[in-house]
Amino acid sequence: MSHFGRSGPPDISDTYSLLVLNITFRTTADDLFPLFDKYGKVVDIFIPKDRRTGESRGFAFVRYKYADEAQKAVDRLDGRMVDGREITVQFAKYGPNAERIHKGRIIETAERSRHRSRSRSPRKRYRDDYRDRDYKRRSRSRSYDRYERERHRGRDKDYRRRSRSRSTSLDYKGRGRGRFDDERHSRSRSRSVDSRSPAQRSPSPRRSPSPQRSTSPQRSISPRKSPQGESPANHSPGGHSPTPRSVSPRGRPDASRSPSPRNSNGDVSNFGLEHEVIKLPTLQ
DNA sequence: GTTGAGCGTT
Repeated sequence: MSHFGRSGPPDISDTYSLLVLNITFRTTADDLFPLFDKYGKVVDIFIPKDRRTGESRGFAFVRYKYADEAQKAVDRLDGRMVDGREITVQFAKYGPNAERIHKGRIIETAERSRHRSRSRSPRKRYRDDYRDRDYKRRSRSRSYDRYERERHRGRDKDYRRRSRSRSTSLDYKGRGRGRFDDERHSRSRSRSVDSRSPAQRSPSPRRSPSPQRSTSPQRSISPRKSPQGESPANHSPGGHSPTPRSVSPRGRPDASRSPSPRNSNGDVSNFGLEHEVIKLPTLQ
């Protein structure tokens, strides 16, 4: 949208787009127009706005008809003080439809760029990109711990699994591109998750009252996914203690094996087997 | 009235 009275992008065929960064959130196209028009014919000015709040997102696109004029505007206006902030003016790199742009001029059509994005840069969809950018920006500027936690989360499988099961991420997406509210929600939510994690994470209090029974629910869960139960047992740190005992007898014999006399004969294996056989029914 | 290191609208 521009204050030129047109809706949607005008003829972008022969225009040169400048990206104007760091403008105030209050700055409008009307404010920018006289400034940029001084250096050439401005075809259009567009300031992306937040869909939810309708507020400016802090940058603008100024389209010039001629490249040299655009270049001049970059030279003159880059670093200029506007509304109390030093704006940055540079040639846009991406077009409105994600076309590749060189010096503000589109050098690739949308179709081509699509082809490219498929093979080279797996650019997410429109909305995702929107959200992603917003998210990134926020985390950087506002809270580092959030950013770090995000990274941590990527590593910690347990955390990811839990959050997914609780459909936290879904909520995120559903809420979409909220800005302030989103942040607030996410913060409070994350805190609640933190407070909850110890309770959920440590099954020990649950198991302590009835250790014998605890095996049965575990068994009911494990055969469902994988009868071997290897991967879940290894991945979950909480269920570490109960699993090796009942499921994988190998872990234990290791300890008993080293002291045992291996030199004597094959009886050793028998001995170990006996141990296993005995131990399994005892636990169950 | 609110944020800030980034690339796009009916």
